Amino acid sequence: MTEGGPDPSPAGYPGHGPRSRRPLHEEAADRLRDMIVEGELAPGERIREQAVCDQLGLSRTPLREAMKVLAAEGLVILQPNRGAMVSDPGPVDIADTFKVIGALEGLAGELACKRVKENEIAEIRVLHYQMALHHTRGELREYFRLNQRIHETLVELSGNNVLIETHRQLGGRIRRQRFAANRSGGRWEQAMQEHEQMLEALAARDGKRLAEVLRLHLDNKLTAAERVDRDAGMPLGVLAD
Amino acid sequence: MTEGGPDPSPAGYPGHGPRSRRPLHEEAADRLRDMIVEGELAPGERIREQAVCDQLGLSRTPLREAMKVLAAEGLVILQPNRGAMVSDPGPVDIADTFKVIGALEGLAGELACKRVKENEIAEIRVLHYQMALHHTRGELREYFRLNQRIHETLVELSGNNVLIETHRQLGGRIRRQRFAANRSGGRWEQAMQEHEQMLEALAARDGKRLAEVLRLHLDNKLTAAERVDRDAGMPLGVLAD
DNA sequence: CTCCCTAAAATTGTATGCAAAAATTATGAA
DNA sequence: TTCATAATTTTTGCATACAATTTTAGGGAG
Repeated sequence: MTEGGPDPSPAGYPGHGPRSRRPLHEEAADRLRDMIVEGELAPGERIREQAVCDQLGLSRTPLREAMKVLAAEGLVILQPNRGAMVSDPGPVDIADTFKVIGALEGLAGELACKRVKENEIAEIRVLHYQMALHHTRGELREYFRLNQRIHETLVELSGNNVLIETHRQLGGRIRRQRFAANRSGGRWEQAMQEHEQMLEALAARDGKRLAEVLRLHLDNKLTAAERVDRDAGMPLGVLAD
Repeated sequence: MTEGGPDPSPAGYPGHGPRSRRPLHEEAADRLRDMIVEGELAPGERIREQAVCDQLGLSRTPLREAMKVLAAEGLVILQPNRGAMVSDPGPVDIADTFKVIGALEGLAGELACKRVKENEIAEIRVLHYQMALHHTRGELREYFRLNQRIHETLVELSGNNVLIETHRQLGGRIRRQRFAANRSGGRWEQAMQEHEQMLEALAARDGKRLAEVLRLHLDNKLTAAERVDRDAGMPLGVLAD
């Protein structure tokens, strides 16, 4: 076992050469998540094991194991004897997911206010103003990235690992819609205001208020997305946070 | 492929005989869940694949796939090159889980009140009075079973599948503690009162109130368990709902 | 007795093979 | 041309084999 040797190919290596410490099924799961989120594997699409194995350069066993992981996360649906299919959540599933994420972020807001430190509030503030700067410049993609980061950081501030993990997984289910359509639904101004309110509540360590704003914020995001869907016949996925 | 023939052994069959429609990895995952919940596989215990395969009568491949499912649910922890270990949540993990379940049940309560029908309220009422009867008789095990059923039914009444699924998975993480210690922590009377309040709020379709009671109920359950833990040096798991 | 080292045994991660099921293509009849 | 059926190909689920890693057991030294 060569300890210091460079790993020539982390995700795929010929025969039985040196292996990285991380199991292949985890690598495969990560790769597949990316492929799903970035649309390389489309909603409803059948995932053909051998094709993906060829692409990723690994055998079917770790890939099948990775599929079980992704199925547990709700990103793929396993159909016995037919293989896996990229899940294609309809409006109801997406709405359900938003509702649950709203409740989780509400709880995160409460817990965060009980334990947040000044430097952590400052960190959120920096993210917030970076996001606002992108807003003034009309840079939606960067705005969006910072926006996501703020939500994630708020949940992390809860200090509740089960909450962080659950939020991460559920977030993964709707990440595809967010990524695929970086387009404003006409809600950008309202979202900015809501984020202002979030920052104020956090700075004041007003847990109840922050929870309320977060839940409302998620509800409004869903409502706006549903409206865009209805008005434009577009798939529910055009979101502005 | 014999269509009508009886399946001689659903979970295990010799060679490549007829097979049931349900994949083996799912059967294996169910069996393992039971083994973990019922203590046959103890917290912290290493799960030796071949031993379990011998016991369940199947090969390692579906078992490994089942392990990935259980790891995603948090019931086992995968350690590269060392295999899987039954997860052993400490007091912090358990508390975190209760917190999140409380938020989920709170949301379920709100959603349920928006859509519940009279016959569904009647169903909960039946469960409630059955539970109360067991309470008067001091039959903790039966009381406990009905109690769980009420919580599950309330979440189902939300009509939110993501919520139902998330609640089910998180519930599975602490089910072991509940099952392992059917013992009152001195909270039985209080729990009964809280359940009365739940039923009243549901019957009145007072979503806010029901959410409040449910969250408080989960908090009180956790607090009581923590107190028992501290007072008696017992593991956090002695719960009365 | 304890600790360390070595060898053997056990276990794990992955690749491959095989049977069954599903999907696709080809053929024949109306 | 369309439709149904048969044949062929592809894909999936699972078992098994093999290499790598970890664990266990035994012996020797202090």
